[in-house]
Amino acid sequence: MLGLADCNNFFVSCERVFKPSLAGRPVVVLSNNDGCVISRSNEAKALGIKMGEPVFKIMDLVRNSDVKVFSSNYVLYGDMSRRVMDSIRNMVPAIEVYSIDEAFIDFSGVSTEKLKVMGEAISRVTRRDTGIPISMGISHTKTLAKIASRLSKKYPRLNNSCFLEKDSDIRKVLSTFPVEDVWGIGRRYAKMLRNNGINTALDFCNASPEWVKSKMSIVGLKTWKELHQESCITFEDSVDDKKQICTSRSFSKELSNIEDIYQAVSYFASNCSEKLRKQKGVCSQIQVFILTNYFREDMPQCYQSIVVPIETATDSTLQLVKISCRALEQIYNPLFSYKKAGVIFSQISKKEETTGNIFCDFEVAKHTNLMSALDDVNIKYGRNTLVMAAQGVEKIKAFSNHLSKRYTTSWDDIIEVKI
DNA sequence: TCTGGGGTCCTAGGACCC
DNA sequence: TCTGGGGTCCTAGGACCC
Repeated sequence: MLGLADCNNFFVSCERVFKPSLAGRPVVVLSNNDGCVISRSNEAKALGIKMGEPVFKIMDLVRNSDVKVFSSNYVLYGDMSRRVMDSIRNMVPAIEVYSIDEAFIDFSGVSTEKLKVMGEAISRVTRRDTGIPISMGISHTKTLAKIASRLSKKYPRLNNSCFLEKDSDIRKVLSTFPVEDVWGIGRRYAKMLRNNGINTALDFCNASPEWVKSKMSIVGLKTWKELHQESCITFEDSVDDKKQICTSRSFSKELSNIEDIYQAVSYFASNCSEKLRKQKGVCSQIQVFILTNYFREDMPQCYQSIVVPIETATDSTLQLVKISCRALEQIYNPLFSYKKAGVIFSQISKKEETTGNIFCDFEVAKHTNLMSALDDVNIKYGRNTLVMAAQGVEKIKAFSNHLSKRYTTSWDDIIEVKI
């Protein structure tokens, strides 16, 4: 059997841990630049606030209903996530961290009787240890475990854990479960399915596998099999290295001066390089893209992107920033104002498995030493303590007007401990 | 005024190979 | 009338996830 532990309203729950007075009140967390709502408490959901809704559209509601608003604080959420995962890991045979707020659990070898108790225990202990409420779902496959965890969120009498095992129970649950809520069925397929008279997960199960494959490819067929209790999405207890690494941001205002965009692109490339070195990789292809604000109908629009191969695969920030900036020059057009840009590294391989290039025009060892010094400093003294000059001193600041403290990782605390 | 960011997998079609 | 056949690799686009 497989389990899914899913944190309830995760970002909001993290904020509440450090401000218990927010319990029972409507709370939302916003995306970068304080743009959209990306996490909502149950009270905020009850007010009709939608996922992804731009905050300026609900300002009246926020004021009238006294909704508490937070900017996103990823340092805090990342650290809380690690604590939640550690807590779960202590209680079970193996976990697969699937996202910042979800983990699959491998329960092979655990008896049915024990499972029922364990689900509730995991939820209770994690809450006690971290303050974060989680919903457990346990069933035969990942897709069914997802559905089970949904149910435990919906029905309080389940005590935060739903164990879905018997055929008859599964059929009953699927018969009322909306097809668009099934893991793996997104908006497009849901629409197609509904147009074909398939409204519930059970309707989908009753469709023929040939039809499902012809309409939704092998991916859709896997979902179909998973609902039929045939496990197709395997449990992975180790994290694969990333095949591409991306950093992109919207700017808080439109930028038309290339100097400003250089700084942003340098920062993106530098950030990607750091992630690349963390997985001990080198990359040999960079993509840079810039785009205008597509909400501004009064302005000319463009999306420009360029892919640049790199002769000698590298992990050096110096090199990668330089190449990214040269790429930017090729797509930048002074006639446009840009709202967003990004850098994507791809063709990633393991550094130790990569052969050198005798025509290489820079000294690899020197760069490697420099980069490890750079990483050491930034690990020890905090991210972005040491940066490339190209990133600029004046960072292009994002709006972040409702930011909570870095309760669990703050620099001041670390200094105090050190002293 | 204001609209997120970072990934994965699959398929179809074109280039190229022998 | 009639135009080889079987592969691989790459890319763009489309779907999905959180």
